[in-house]
Amino acid sequence: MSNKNVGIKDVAFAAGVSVTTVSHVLNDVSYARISPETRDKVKSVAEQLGYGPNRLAQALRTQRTGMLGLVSEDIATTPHAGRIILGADEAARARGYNLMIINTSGNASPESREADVEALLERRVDGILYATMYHRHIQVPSNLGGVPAVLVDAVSTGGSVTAVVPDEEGGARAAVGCLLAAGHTRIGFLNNTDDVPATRDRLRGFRATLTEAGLDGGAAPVESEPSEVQGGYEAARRILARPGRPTGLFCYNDRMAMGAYRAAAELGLSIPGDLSVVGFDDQELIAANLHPGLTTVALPHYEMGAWATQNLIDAIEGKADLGLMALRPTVLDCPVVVRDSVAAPPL
Amino acid sequence: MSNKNVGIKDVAFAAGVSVTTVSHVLNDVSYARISPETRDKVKSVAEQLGYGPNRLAQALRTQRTGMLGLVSEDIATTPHAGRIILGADEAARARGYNLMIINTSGNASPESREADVEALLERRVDGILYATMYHRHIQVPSNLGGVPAVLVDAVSTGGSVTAVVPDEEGGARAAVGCLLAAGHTRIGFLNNTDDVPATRDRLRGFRATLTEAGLDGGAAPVESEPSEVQGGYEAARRILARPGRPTGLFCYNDRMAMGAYRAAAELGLSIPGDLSVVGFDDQELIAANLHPGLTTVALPHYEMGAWATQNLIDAIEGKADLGLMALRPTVLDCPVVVRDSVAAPPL
DNA sequence: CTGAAAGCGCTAACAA
DNA sequence: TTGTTAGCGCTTTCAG
Repeated sequence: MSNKNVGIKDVAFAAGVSVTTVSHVLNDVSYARISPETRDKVKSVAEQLGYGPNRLAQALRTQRTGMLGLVSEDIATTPHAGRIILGADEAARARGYNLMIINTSGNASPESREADVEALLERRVDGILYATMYHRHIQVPSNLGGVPAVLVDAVSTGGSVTAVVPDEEGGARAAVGCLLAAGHTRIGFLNNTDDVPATRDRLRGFRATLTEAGLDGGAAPVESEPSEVQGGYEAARRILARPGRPTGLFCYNDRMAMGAYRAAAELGLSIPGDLSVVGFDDQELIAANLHPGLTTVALPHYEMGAWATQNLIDAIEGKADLGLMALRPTVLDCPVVVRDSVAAPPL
Repeated sequence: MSNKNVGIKDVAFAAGVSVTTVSHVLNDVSYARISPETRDKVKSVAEQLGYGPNRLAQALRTQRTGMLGLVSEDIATTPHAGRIILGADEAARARGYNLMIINTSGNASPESREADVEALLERRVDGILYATMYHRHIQVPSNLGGVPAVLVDAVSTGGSVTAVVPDEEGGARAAVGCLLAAGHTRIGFLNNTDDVPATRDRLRGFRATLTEAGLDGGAAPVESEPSEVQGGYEAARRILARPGRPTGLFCYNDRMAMGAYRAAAELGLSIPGDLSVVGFDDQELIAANLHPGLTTVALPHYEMGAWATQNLIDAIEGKADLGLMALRPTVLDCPVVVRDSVAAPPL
């Protein structure tokens, strides 16, 4: 247990050596030539006294805090933020860094965002992670350039900051591929109405995959609604009322899929017997708990947090050049999580 | 935008005054007598140069970092942690503090927990918040005593650390009260099987409320299963098969309630027409998205995070005595969130 | 009304 | 092989 009151000089005194010596042995300074006896002596004395370094003083002196700032949009409202934080925290601690977290609202003013970054800068964090709640384009705070920074789940409108985002199109391709593999040929898409990258990219992936499979992707049925349960329900009702009703449904997210489940139940369609459904997001609370379990596409939040952190630290330590990486966002895989909502189409 | 390269002495030089003067005006030191002109001069020069204080240096000198450590169990797995963090973050920033977050696993070893606290101590946080993922008793790390600390959603086995927890029994009372108010007299409880405070306290609240309403609380039907959807389903099947089938169900949590919904559907029982259901936890993803919306009891995670932070800061600033508060845990209200799953019992 | 100087705990030249 | 010392950027006592 580190005793806040004992410093390096107390150890030095107790061990009968100078502070330099103590500093050298405790930090394993390579060029220091110190006898093994002195080393042991110092170490044991430090241990006995319960010495713990004062990281503030170290940081002041070395100009390195070993702290990363994480500004995260809407930590509480989605479980996604938690996974980003977890990925970042684990990657950070693996390299000896810690995380300072600042929460910001998704609709905070530019000034307030700058103030958040400013707070981090005043504490001299070595780098900053800037995470958004869902994949989107953002105008980064102007003072973000003060230290190395990487965006998580967002790309900057200027395109000048290193960023890591999910492979939306790839995820959609995987989802549709799943349905195709099960033998479906009449596949519909329940899309979101928001103008965000996911909406466009998943649609593109949907159509392209069908076309590549020899189906008419351009003509495949798509219904759009707000990406909530209710929207999913309504879009599903519409799409299932079409002539040549789809036997497979790809949903923009798990909530819409949940709405599709209800629509199917009302229409007397069993899942997956009469209708196969694939979601997106892998919100476990929903996907794992629906009946039957929802096959869905996972967003790589943990991985994005970890990737961003590793590369941020590499940049801080001079092992990587963020400038180069900023050229285009890094895109991470969205793997399919197979549960029980996909089967062969009815005969 | 704060420029990392300009310090107090640059401001002093540019303004033609001493560093003392700069420090005094920038910190509004009460006893400093400085002419308004000098004040303005200093402020404008500081502004122009983009001066921002180096909080590390300040902290080293004042022995106050303005940082709070938050060690949180399983940040990612539940949305609950997010709400605690949010409550803590908002309370902290309102008082000029920031949060350092360390994630720990629910089943981490005592040593690893101590190491987490140690990391915070080395960074000289002014106080520590220790949050668990669900309400329980814990053995606090032995080095937690190094600074003021408060437990969130947990109480220490020794009972010596200030703690804030949800009012489990009160929440159960409110839930049952809700059912009683709708006219139900045959009310059942789907309980958890884990040996945790919530299991016992909710059961006690359940029975007591019935008894106080003139019903036989001791004989009221209770079925226990693991607190997941599947457990809820099974417990519901059993309880609904009993003679004198309950018309109202109080469920240990929202996931079990979700299982009860499925059981009801299978039995052809409509909610809330034939069966009223009340959950616990208010996991929005579930409660708000079930059909009909689930009336449930909210856990005060945000409030616990905020309460803990406010009192921690009070203690740090000498405005409160945590020792006194440690005598018994502070208990926060669990309010009912009314949705659409409760109605009068069938005739 | 303002300034000089000590010192928070540590690291790293440099000296011995 | 080890010690002396300057200084990281700031606050604060004490002296003008």
